[in-house]
Amino acid sequence: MSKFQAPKGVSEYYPPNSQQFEYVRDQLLRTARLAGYKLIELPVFEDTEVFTRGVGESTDVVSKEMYTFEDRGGRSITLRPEGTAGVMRAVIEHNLDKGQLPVKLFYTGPFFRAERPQAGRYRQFYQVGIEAIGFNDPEIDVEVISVAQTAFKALGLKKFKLNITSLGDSSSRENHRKDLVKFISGLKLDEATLARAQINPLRLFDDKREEVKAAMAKAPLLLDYLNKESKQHFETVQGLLKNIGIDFQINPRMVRGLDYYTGTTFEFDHQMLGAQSGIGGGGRYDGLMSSLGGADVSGIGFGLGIDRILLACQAENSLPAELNEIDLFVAPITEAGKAAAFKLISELRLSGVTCDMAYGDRGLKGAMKAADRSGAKYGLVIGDDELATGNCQLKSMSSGQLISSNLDASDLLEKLGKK
RNA sequence: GUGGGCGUAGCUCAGCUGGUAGAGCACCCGGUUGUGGUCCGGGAUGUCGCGGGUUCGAGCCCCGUCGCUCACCCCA
Repeated sequence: MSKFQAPKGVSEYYPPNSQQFEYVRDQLLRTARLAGYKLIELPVFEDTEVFTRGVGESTDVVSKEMYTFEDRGGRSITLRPEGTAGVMRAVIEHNLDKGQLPVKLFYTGPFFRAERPQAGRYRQFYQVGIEAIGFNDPEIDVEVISVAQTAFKALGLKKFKLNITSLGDSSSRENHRKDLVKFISGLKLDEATLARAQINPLRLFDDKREEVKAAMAKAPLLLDYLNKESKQHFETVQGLLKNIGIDFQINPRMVRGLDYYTGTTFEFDHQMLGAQSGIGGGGRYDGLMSSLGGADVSGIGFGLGIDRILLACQAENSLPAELNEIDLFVAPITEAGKAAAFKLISELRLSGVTCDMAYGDRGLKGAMKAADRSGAKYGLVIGDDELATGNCQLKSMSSGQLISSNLDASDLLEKLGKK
């Protein structure tokens, strides 16, 4: 056992698993690009205040899960616990909202929360997210949801569900909160739970304990307090979702953990994961930009958890069996063969062929074994005969069939079907 | 922060009521002096997480400690 271990609770990916991780991330990014979103690449740390003001002081994320430290200039810095606040900081700073709207951005990378790790929950985890800024039409809500849905489908996932609700606008929430607080004050609950209710009474809807669920069964629902405008917006969203064939379930008890959400919010759950079954979620955040000092511009977005989506794909066995397959593996058997092999694979790589070769002096058998282990589609022996005649035999590693070819990059490209 | 489970070979794990370690897979060599997989033969590998205690004797029992893991809270 080595002396050093990775810090507690981080997810690490190395071959062969890292190929699956890479595939999942690339599919998610591809889906965002297909919908016209453009990359935004941001620092993994920000001024702490971006999160305390953006995400909200009362959230668990901010109050007890942030990696915060002082840098050498005495500034308070925090490793990003989520993506949206930082994106909004950049949008404001670079005036990205001053051009044509909506601004459509996607991002990916690691995020950090100092929580107790468990299955599907890590202290460093990976997300792909998108943000559509500057439009508050229901259409854009549906587009964001459908991008997530499309991404899951592209990965072959089936056993997931979409939950949606609406948090309404601030006046709807204010009215509901008054009644909810009154209702909760009539309940017999333990001190810790009441303390949570003080911070955000909505949290009690999310409690997994049966006694709390029972107590909350008759609690007033925010969905019943939506004013006309909010209600109309939410109904349009539902209609559009049905129209494009996206199944969903309205869940008025769904609670999101970040304070900036307003209006439409949603969550995707996967049925085959453990306690941490949320594979992605998001919603509208119409007050976030202004709370960070920007213009009063609305927005909506989501974050998808790559780690959890990978676990879901593995549970459903939905990933392709072969990933990053090697096209050609060269087995040189003499010194001259090695030199020729080097030259050949560098030429083929330039033409986009994935290729590798055997190193060392383990003989032909060893080199062929290496070809086999590499998972390559084709093998190619280069020895004195090949160099003398200029002919070689391309071998299909699956069927064993030998294909004659000239020993040059151009002819091999053709035989490999890469031309 | 709270609770449960688990730490034995590179990996997955077995190891009886205590008698100083094993399997499968993987790896290496050979059977095969120009073609891998299958098959056959051979081979290397362990401070049994760490520290202490009980015992003639501890992988196994007791105490402590560290780590991992699952769950609560919360979230991707």
